[in-house]
Amino acid sequence: MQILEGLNLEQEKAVKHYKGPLLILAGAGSGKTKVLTHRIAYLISEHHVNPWNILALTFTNKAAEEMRERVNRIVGQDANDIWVSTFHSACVKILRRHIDVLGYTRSFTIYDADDQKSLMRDILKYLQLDPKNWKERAVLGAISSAKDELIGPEQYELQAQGNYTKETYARCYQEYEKRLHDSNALDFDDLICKTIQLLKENEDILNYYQNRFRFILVDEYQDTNTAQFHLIRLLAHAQDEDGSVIHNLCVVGDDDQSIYKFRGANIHNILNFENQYPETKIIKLEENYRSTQNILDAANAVIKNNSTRMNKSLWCQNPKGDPIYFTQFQTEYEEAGSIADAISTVVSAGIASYKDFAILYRTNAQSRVLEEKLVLRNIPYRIVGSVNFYQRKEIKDLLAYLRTIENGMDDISVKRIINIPKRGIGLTTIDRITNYALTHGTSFYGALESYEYIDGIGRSASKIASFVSLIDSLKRHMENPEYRLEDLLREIIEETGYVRLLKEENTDQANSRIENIGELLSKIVSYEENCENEPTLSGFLEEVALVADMDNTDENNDIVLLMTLHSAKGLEFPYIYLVGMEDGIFPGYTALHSDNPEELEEERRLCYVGITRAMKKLSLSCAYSRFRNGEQQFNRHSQFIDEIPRYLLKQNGTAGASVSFHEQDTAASLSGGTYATRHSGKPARFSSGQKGAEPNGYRKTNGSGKTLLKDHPMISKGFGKKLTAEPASIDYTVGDRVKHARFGEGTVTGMKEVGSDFQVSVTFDNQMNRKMMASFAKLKKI
DNA sequence: CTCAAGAGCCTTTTT
DNA sequence: GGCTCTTGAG
Repeated sequence: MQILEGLNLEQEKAVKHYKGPLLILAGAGSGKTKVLTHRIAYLISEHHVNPWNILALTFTNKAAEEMRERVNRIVGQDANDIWVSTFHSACVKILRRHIDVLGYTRSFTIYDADDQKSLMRDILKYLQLDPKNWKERAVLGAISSAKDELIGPEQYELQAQGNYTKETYARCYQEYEKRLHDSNALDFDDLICKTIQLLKENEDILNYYQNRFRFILVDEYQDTNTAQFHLIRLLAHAQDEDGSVIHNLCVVGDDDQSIYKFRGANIHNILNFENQYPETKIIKLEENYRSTQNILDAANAVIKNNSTRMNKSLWCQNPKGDPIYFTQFQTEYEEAGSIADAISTVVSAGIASYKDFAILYRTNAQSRVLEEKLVLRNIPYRIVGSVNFYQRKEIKDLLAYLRTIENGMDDISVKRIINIPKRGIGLTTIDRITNYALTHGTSFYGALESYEYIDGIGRSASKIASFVSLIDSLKRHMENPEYRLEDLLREIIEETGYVRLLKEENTDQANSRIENIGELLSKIVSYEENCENEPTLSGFLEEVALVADMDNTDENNDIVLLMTLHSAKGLEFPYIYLVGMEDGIFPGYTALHSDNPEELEEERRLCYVGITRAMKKLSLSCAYSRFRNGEQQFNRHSQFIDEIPRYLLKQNGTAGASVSFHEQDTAASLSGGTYATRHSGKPARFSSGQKGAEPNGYRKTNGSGKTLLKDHPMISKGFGKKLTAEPASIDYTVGDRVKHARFGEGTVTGMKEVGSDFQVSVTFDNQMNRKMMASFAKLKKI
């Protein structure tokens, strides 16, 4: 039978398991996704479980997509009825149906970290707490942890008694909850908590979902927090045919890869799973199909220094492979340069392609030097994470307009855009409106609507009136079923003059913002086209709120990926560079000096995750000296290096495939980016005056030699009165070579008419594929 | 009300 | 070193 083909004994056991709780301890690279997908397939075709009775939960959209795709391949059409989704989007789906019983409306807004921060800033001001002593971040952190543990404001207050700090947090928490509710908004934690509340308080709804989700599977179980654990526990409670309660719950996880404790993940969920469900069957997957024996030996050696873990040890039938490479460089520039060289050499030798490489680091800040060196050598790359597309200012601004239209009670969004672009509505006016709203028990937008009754509004009155009429007219347009989301967004851009103003700025930054706006338009168009159900504004906003940057990791692009160790979880690459292996960097300073040994253990797990990403070759590196926060630091090599047995390490040797991994770049990195062919054997001498030796202008070249196409005919005609691009002025077509200000040269592979504009697909010479709106992309035929 | 210079910040963050 | 928020002068 096909479903069981190619599975090892343990995997097969896991796939065949039918009813009752199942805990699968799956080491890195042991084929857990395979087990999950095959298990779903097996349930459907062998046990004749209805697809709609299956719920599979993941943490990322990417994992969810991958799972759905793979299940699709095995079981075909039926797979569409399975709920495969992230915790958060599953909860949103449930909440969109039932949230009115909790006193919200179905068009609720989801607040992201930025919105939470603005909201908390307002609250601290309102409670007259000195911002010097009370930081939004800290308060929000406390609230988030409380929510993760399902502690509400009242309970928090009780627990806070006697502790002034906590008592203050409690007051903030209370106000925060009130304002979220008044704004008809939920934060990310709420998505889980409110779902739990909904299920707990409404037995009929709970029963419905319990019987609907007769089989539940959870991926990355080690990362669940207490709230998520409770959610799962509530749901996994179906009635069996004989009327008895049965927990058809299958969780897959690896305690050694638990790296989100700082975010509330509760490792006890996995460690105590069998206590929670005594009838649990445990299956361990320890055979690794990803890496060489040497890489696994290194990983095992490191992780065995942790005390609290379930006993598990990876093995494989793969050859020993290369040793683990370890190099200590003088500076981080040298480190980055050598890696770039190594990648370049391996790729031009035809041994591997760019997409086979990933460079991993502990903190986002470390990416810049690497980026510089890659740009210098024309290596295509992408930084994953750091700045999410939807977190960019221009995107958030436009989304705030959309959110205002969808949910007028969303004060944070209204306040965000009330004076963007500048309308001459200043702080004092905003304060007066805020006060009016507070004293009259209305929303901020509600107060705007009755601006004539607000004292001291004076000159701003007319400006407010025109803002309100703008929003009202947009809202009215939305009532027309012919009016598409794309039209709405275009009208917002046009009416506010957002793009026009950016165009006037005509700086690099403004132009890249214009481009991002074009991308947002593309996204809204593709949402309308690809949406399974009727496309709606709230649907779009929801989709946008629940995607992370990670999800855009396109495997078709042949580029090197740069990311943090956290982002790398779940991925694999033939060649891994693990940089900054220094005490103080990795393990990080705080963990290194903490009284709590668990923090160091979490760093070690992170190291384990990093090592086990590598399939063929793993290169570790560190630098004697490194700039951090503007000052020079000297770090010893990481203690994790010492934990790898000597015989596995090849020090200062070669990295990548037979490529010299040192020195030759020093000259280049210190001579202002001119790529000197000096490859003197001189060791890079370190002097403390080196800070001065790093030419100041050096960084500036990082703009990657942008030539801005200021006078593109498209743009000069484009935005003034009409936003509509004139197709006639597009002088290129499919097959033409074009040049883009940022991405360089490429070939047009597709053109699609979208409204009065064109969506152009381009494959750039570095193999990057991009879709962009013609009126925004400023492509020039060459 | 707006702009431009100064102060303060700085792990990791699947949603 | 670079980004964001605050503060003070016009």
